[in-house]
Parts: sequence; C-alpha cells; structure tokens
Amino acid sequence: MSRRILVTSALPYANGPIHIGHLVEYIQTDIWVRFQRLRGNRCIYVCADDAHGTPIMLRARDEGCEPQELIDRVLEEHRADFADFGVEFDSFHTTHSDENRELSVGIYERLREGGHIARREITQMYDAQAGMFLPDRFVRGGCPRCGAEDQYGDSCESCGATYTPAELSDPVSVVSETRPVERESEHLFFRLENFAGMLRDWTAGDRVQPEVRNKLREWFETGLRDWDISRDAPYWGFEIPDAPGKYFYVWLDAPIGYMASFLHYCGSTGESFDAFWAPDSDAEVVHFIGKDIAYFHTLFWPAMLAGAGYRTPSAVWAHGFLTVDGEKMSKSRGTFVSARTYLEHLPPEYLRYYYAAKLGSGLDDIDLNLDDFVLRVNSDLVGKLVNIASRCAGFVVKGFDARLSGELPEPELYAEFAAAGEEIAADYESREYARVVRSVAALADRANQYIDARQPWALAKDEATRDQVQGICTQGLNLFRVLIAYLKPILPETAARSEAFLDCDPLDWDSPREPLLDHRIRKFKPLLKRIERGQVDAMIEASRG
RNA sequence: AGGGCGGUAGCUCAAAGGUUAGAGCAGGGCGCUCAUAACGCCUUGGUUCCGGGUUCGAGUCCCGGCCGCCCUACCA
Repeated sequence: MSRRILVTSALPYANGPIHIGHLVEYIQTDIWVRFQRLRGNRCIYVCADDAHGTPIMLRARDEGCEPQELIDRVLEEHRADFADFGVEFDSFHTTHSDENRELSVGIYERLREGGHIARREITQMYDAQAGMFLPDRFVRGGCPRCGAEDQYGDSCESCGATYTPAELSDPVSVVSETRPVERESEHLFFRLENFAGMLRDWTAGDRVQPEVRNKLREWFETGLRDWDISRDAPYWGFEIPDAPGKYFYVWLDAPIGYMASFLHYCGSTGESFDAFWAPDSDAEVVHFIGKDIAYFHTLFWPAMLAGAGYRTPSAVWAHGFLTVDGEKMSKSRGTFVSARTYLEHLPPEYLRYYYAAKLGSGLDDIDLNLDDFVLRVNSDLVGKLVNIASRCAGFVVKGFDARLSGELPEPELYAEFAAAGEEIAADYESREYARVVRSVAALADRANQYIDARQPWALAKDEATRDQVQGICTQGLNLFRVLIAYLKPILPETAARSEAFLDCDPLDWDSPREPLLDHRIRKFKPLLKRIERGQVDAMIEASRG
C-alpha cells in the first residue's frame, strides 16, 4: 500500500534572492520527494515565500514601494530560481494569502478558546522618529558586560552575554539612527507551558534527530516560557481579529504557511485538506528545515497544531549549513553566490549532485569545496557514469543498427546491480544521499571494469568474435540504465536525456527489474559536459561585492 | 558565558569498543585506445586536533583543553 506524504521545505524570506546556501535544503528535499514519487508513493511538496515581518516592511519603505509590490516581485524570482534548479513544488505559495489569513486566524481563535493565549504589558524599545516598536535585533549599541561596540539588542556576539536592548550603552535604532525610548505595550502570548507534556512525548520518538532531541532536553529543563506572538502597528502581516492595531508575529503565520500552501493546492486539484491535517490522519507530514530553526518547528509548531486540533508533524528533519571552501559564505570573498548567478555559469544538476554527495542524515555543515566540486563532478559523472554509455553506444549504433541483443551475456552481474537498489532505497529514505552517491560510483567502476575486461574494441576487429560485441555493449548499456534509475532523484534532467537516448519508458524505481533487450536505441549525444575551473572562477568573480 | 554538534590521508568522506584505520579524487608508475585526455591495473600518502584516564584492546567511552558551526525564546 503506497504512502501519502506531504513534504515541506522551510519558507524562504521574501526580502532577497535565493542563494546556494538556501539550495542545500531545497535540493535535499526535492531529492527525497522525487525518490518517493519514483517508488510509487503519493508525495506532495509544498512551500511558500515567508512574506511578512519588519524587514520586509522596511525594505519596501527603502525602495519606495508597497510591501505587496516587493513580495510579488520576489515571489516570481524565487519561483523561477527553484524551477531552474529542478526543485519541483506542487505548490509554491505565499504567507500573504487568503488561505494563510484564514488558517492563522482560525488557529489563533482555537488556541484562545482553549485557554492558551495570555495578554500582558511588556516594555519594548520604541523609535519615535520612525514611529514604530523595534525588534531587539533592530537596536544596536555597546555590550553592557564586555563593552564591545555595535552589538545586537539581545545578545553580544563578542562575549555571548544576553540582555535587553535597554541595557545597551548608547542604544541606536537601526531604522532611524536615533536613540530609542522605552514604551509599554500589551502583547499576546502563546502559553507553551500548557503543552509541556505533549511536547516531551512528541519529541521522544524518532520524529526528530538525536542531536535535536539532545538540544530539546535543554529547553525542557529550563522550562517552557510563553511565546510572544503579537507585534504592534505599523507591522506588515495579519491583524489580530480581537486586538486592533496588533498583528501576528511573522513566526506565527510562517509555519501555518505550509498548511496554507497545501490548502491552495487542494483548491486547484480537489485534494482533501483534512485527509492530511485532521487529528486522525494516516498521511505523513514531513518538514525539512535548517538546524537554526529547529525550536520553532519542534516546540511552537507542534504545540500550536495540537492546541488548534490538528495533527502534529510525522517528522522534522534538520540539516546543517553550507560553507564554501571551509568558510562561511561571504560577499567580499565572492562565495555568497545567488541561485541566478550560479545558473549563469554552471548547470544546476552539478550542484544537485555535489550536495547529494555531501549530505547525510545529520546536522553537520556541508562544505562546497570549489576544487573538489570540479574534480568530483567531472570524475564521477562524466568520467565514470556517462562514460559507460558513451563507450558502448558507438559499437551498437554502427555495428548492429542501434539494436540491443536479445539477452545479456552476464545476467548475474546485472542482477547484482538490480539488487543494489534495495540498499540504495533505504539510504534515500533515511536521507543518506552521500551513501547513495558512493554506492552508485562504486557500481559505475564495476561497469567500466566489465567493459575493460571484455575489450569489445578488440573483438570487433575479428569476424569470428564480432558478434560478442553486441552482447557486451548491451550489458554495459543496461548497467548504465540501472545506475541512471538510481540517480534519477538527483539528476532528473540527465535521466530524461538518458531515457531519450535509450528510447525507453520513463525510469522508476522498479525499472531495473527488467533489462532492456532486443530494443533500438538512438544515436548517442553527450549527456553531460565536463566543467572547467574557469567557469567556477567566473561565477565567484561575478558574486564578489 | 552556558548548552548542542563536529574535528580522521593534500581534498572530500567511511569505519555497532575488536585484524595492520579504509574508499574516491588528487599525486607517481604501467597498460589500453571503445569512450567527453575518458577507462583498467599497481602505488605513494596517517602522531585519527592536543593532554590525561577507563579497558586485554580506544578514531570510537570518560575528564580537561584548543578550534569550527549552531542555539540561548523579540533577526528570520
């Protein structure tokens, strides 16, 4: 019986372009989604732009436009970037949508009715010049403990002290560059403590990774505090129905955006929303996120869902960050590469492949080593994998009218390749893509060894042995076909070109069971091009700023 | 500062406490010529970050350092 799975990636913030750091997550998720579909599972992949919050409001103000114009423009850019990287969403929506407003208000009201919302006065920094309350991060000043200059209003990057913005020496609003004042305001809070028991149970299983579970223990031990979910006008977001002039904090409606995007999908396809979100749903809901936002997704989010009468997620899977040549991405070093800039210099599948070659199931950061990237892609994909097809195709096309033989000379070898699919599938399922890539590369080596040992080029020269060449190349091409099937979640375009070359049905996970025999293939055209270090250098140069 | 995670060959990564720590790539040598200078065979390369400890046995477990990343609830 096939599974029904709703998959999400974290919502990119709608105030800037997608970059190669973001893409780790979307590529990781897309690979998993494509794998599930190839296995015959029903897998729906949704995402959205995170289109609310102070930074978007201020950015629009800076650009002299309405927030709506900004987020509309960014939405189109994001959609194009993802599409060009082969990230195949069923729905890429926006949190500033009717669906999200309806769901956010609904969840809020249910939480309120359940006694999970509290109101109380807090003191916050206020920028009189700009006429707005300031998030802690929008106040900068000297650290009260170590004296470091120009620190955020909530903590010091230099000594690690945590404090309130009022404690800073010489606090300055980053909005107006003036000194902010303290002002009282009533805020709404989500009473997370009400869900302490539920959350302990929920996080105890394998819904979260062991590293995250360790992390959560800390939160439980220090006690769950109320979560401030309102912001005062002016704020770009949804106004709270029973609190005029107050808006939902962007992080309240952001995860609800997952549901909203799915609801949007339901609207256009007739899929049942409740089948996935009702408390008794037997469908799976899986969130892919970065390790930095684990607590939003493993504390607030499941608690909100439980409190509002929805099902909780089946799993929340966090990944690490991207470094480039061992360091944080940096504009001055040119390693802060946008998705678009990458696409102007290199094919998207190479990045998909390289990320896959680095990704495991844990939270470790992954490194894009630019030298390694060039060598690895050229060696694995062109030198090993595509080479198998390239070296066999000519013999079959020229010598045998492009026709594959009626049987395999070494069915046992083929069976070994086909049998490897089980372990590879388990690795995809558990997000151990680096293991997938290693397994396939090892099989590609064996395929090349096979061809090397049989020496079809020598046999072709002798009339007595010429007939063996067709079988050997048929064997080689079938081994190639199996490997392409295994890599199809990572390299969808290459897989499509390979299917066209082999003139076979679209490959799925069961395709390797039956080899392609007594069948006409097409003329071979290079499936992938080798890359040169110069292309990477040009990309880095174009990203330097 | 506290907490979490990590540190293994030039590079990228593997190794349920158990042979002499392994692969791929890069480097060196040989072979081959079907293939996008692709492929095959052989080969160099290690104080497993440092210092202690537990154990018959430690890359792995414990303690203390160093380095990197993340979190610390109002950046998103």
